[in-house]
Amino acid sequence: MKRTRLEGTPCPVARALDAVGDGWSLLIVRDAFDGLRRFGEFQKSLGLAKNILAARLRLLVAEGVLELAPASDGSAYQEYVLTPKGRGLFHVVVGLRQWGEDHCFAPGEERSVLVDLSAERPVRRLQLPAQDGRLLGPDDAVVKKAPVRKARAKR
Amino acid sequence: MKRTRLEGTPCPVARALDAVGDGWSLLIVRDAFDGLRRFGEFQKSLGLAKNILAARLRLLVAEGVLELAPASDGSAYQEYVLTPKGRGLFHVVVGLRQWGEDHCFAPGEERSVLVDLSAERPVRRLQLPAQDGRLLGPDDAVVKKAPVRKARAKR
DNA sequence: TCATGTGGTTTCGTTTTGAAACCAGCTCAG
DNA sequence: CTGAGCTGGTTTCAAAACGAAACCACATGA
Repeated sequence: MKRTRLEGTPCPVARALDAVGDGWSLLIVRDAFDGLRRFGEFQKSLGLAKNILAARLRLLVAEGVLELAPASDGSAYQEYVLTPKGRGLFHVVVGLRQWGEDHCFAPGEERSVLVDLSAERPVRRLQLPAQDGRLLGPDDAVVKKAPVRKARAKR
Repeated sequence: MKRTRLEGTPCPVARALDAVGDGWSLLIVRDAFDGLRRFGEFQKSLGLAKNILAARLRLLVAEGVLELAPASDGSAYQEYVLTPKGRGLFHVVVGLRQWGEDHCFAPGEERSVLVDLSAERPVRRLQLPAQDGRLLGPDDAVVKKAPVRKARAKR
């Protein structure tokens, strides 16, 4: 059977994972944040088979996460660049990074680090503020089911 | 061939995705945040085949994201509960949720929403602060390679 | 005690992944 | 302008993962 798709779900998490939840996609996006743009750059960085990379890039373009642009170096080739939708994944990638730092390294093991470009110092932790500014953790928030919205009750 | 594993990489994002990047895992974690604990609850919520669910749960337990606990209702069954490592995925799940809200719904389409439990109001956006408190976006931060560690700096 | 619910495992067909070979269009040295 | 090598793929084929359904053991509860 085909890979299960969760198109109808009202859960934004499921929809997000449906779009970019296949493991390679977010790594491609991570590399795109790091400035990679060309097919060959992604392939070298990720070390995955070219057919898979081609399929993933096609998918990400179809999703609107990446878009094809003429090469910036004047050659006749093309580049894959993040769209605004793709750049929106920034916090997701950072979240994965911070979790990986916390839980996936042996003590003392070397790792790359995310630094604030203008100050050259590491960034702080992601924060989830409530309306009043308090920072929320896993036990402070719950998902509320989608309100069964009648026609145009927005606002 | 085997599914490619990125064990040696110094990139925390890759390690994180290696652990929970298979699509179902983060949905299971999402459901665990929502209070689901039993095999049958996950299966009903996600609608995936039982063999797949069993394999994923085994994996997540092996990774230390979930752990088995005796059922809280006194029966002889067991429950899957988030470990601290698993709860650490909170910001990742929230990040996916907010991205999904922003980019994966048609305007006006109903969606579930994450609310601050104590105030019953929706949470704000995730934020990534720099050391000085400024909030950083995709263009304000850059990954710095792991420091090349000399010979026996391994402690 | 026997029917049912829970939490799986097994089996088997389909889909996806991955490696390698292949190939077409571009680029560049000569 | 020409041929060698690069870039960015596609094709082919085997191995692995996924998914549905059947099966099964133990717990529960009427």
